[in-house]
Amino acid sequence: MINITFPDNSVKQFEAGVTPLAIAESISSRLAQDILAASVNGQEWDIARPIEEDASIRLFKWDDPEGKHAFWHSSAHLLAEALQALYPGVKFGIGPAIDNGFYYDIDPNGHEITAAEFPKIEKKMLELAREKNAIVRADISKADALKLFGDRGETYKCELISELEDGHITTYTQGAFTDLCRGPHIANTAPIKAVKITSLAGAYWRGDEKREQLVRVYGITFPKQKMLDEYLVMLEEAKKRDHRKFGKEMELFAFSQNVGAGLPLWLPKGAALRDRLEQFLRKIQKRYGYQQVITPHIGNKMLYVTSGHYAKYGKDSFQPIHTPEEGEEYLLKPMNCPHHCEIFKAFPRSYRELPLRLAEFGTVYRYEQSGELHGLTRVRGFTQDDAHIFCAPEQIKDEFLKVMDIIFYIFKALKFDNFEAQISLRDPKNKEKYIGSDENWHLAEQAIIEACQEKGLKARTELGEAAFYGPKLDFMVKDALGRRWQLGTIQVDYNLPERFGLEYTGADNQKHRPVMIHRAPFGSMERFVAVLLEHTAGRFPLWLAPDQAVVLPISEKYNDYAFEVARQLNDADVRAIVDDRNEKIGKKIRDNELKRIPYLLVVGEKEAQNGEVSVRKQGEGDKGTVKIATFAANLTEEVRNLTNQ
RNA sequence: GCCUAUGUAGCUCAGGGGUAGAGCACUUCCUUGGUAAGGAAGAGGUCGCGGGUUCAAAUCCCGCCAUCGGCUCCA
Repeated sequence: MINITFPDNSVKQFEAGVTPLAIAESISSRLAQDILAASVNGQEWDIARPIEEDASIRLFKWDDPEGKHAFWHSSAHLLAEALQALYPGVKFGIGPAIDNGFYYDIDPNGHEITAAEFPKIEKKMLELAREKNAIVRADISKADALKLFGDRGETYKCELISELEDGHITTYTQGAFTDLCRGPHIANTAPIKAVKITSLAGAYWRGDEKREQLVRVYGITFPKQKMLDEYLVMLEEAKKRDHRKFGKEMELFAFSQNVGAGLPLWLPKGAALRDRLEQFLRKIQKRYGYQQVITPHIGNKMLYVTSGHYAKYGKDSFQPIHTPEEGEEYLLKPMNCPHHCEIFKAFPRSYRELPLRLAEFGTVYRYEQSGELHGLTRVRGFTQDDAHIFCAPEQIKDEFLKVMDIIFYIFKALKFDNFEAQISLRDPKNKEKYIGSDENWHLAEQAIIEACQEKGLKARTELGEAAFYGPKLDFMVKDALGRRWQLGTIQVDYNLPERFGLEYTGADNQKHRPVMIHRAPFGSMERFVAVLLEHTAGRFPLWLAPDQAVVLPISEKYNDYAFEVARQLNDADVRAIVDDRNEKIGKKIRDNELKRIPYLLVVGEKEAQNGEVSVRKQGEGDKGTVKIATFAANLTEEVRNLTNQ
């Protein structure tokens, strides 16, 4: 007999060799039906795999991420089984579960697989699932594995096996399909009731662009058809929240082939929106002791040779601008830091000036690969809400904490309440990718980790995600659909002060090297606006909305009054427009509700006589009638409450 | 940069070797209205760009550009 410990610390005895499935059955047959995966002593475990010794156990159902993961991982195997049946000779790469489903990378080996084939593949998968084949785990020696997959011409699998340690290789088989796999899997294919192949994409073998490109088949499965239907509806909703759609509809930004790919054009309403965001940030930064600076859009090539950026990115960037002067070259600035370093160097600096915080809404240009461009979130010309803090090493943590305060303030004002933080450290196994000394890297990494601890910020730590010049702390915001976007960033840099030979005179009358902190709470104006649009589904908070109110005259007879209302509101700093189209009031309300204008002000005979407006709040309906000045005052108050919390 | 797909009116999209289509938006007229679509008429396109095949190309072929979804990258 062995002792099995449950998550509530209760202990039950079972025969050695008992499976998680049998344990679930001993609790209830319903639970046995629902469980998809298990963990045994913290290790992922198939529900049909025997447990031989005392263990603590957890059972996972669909609602647990581990349960979905096993379900989708098994679905990937089912997809492979279907592909093998439909397209004999295809070779398999890897096929993992992902956040929303699974994929399998395949070498089609001459077969043409297109989106038109999806229904055929789905049908085959369901057909195979209905065979209810058990998914069987087997331990296999390295030699046997190489032979098994070698005989089938599975060159990619053989490559994977050759890198594995003998004695730790397992396969999983269902029906006619055997895959090299660590598991865990669901017990059999029966629970897979609804299947959707979602897309095809090219993907490099092992993520290496120098190697073969395989076809990646994406799919998702569910235990119930209804869940798939709901998922597809959710996808449609996601499309409706696309910031590119809002950009057009709300006349915020546009792109032109004639200007160039990835070079956004900010339209009047978009530019005004951006300006409001800048003013908002300027105001907080002033409070935190920042000073605004302005630097040119280009800089001498030598500036970037000094910073090290030219050596690392020069080849793949916009190429230097030449002048009539022989050998003179300028670069479009890819970042603002070198310019700010030169501002630091413009005077001899004293420790009394530190921390020196230089802020700039700095427009930079980076030649992003053509395939990477995406709406406003990935562009080739963008404006960072940049600042560089020059400080003494002992001031780092304190400055770091202050920047975090600014970021939290912004997120709160914009109701980004479920953000995540990520500490990006360098990959200790790949040090040549980074510039700077070991000692400096260690100091900088410690400063970030300690600052997060002090703020009680739960941050995920990722090795190998650091910038080449220093570690960083990034903030990701999830939109309503759970997609993750990186916005704010704080980065410690010991490297540029070194390269630029920055120094200040300390209290000891000796020269000292300052430390630099790069930070951008929005990240960039472009990406921030994009994420804000998707986060709010185009319904900006009142203080940001391009038009805060629209006046709707009941008929053309009241157009004059409507324009008078708008004039008075604009005089009171309320952004108001008039819809004077010759349409019925119902039509005007519908159209302006769809334009997401926060307040609709209906005016007719009654209002015109009394100097009033009938207020209708977007999405909430009629709010009654008030004097024009009262409406303006209420709105101003509402804005104040939103931005000064 | 690589793989897949797409590009037709301001927007959403249909069509397809022989005179360019719809709905919404827009303009004008009728209507002058009270909280989510009143009616009629009109205007609007070198079918992404450049080559080729053809008596004839928006349609077929080739190249380029842009864009969707991925991969890789992301100072």
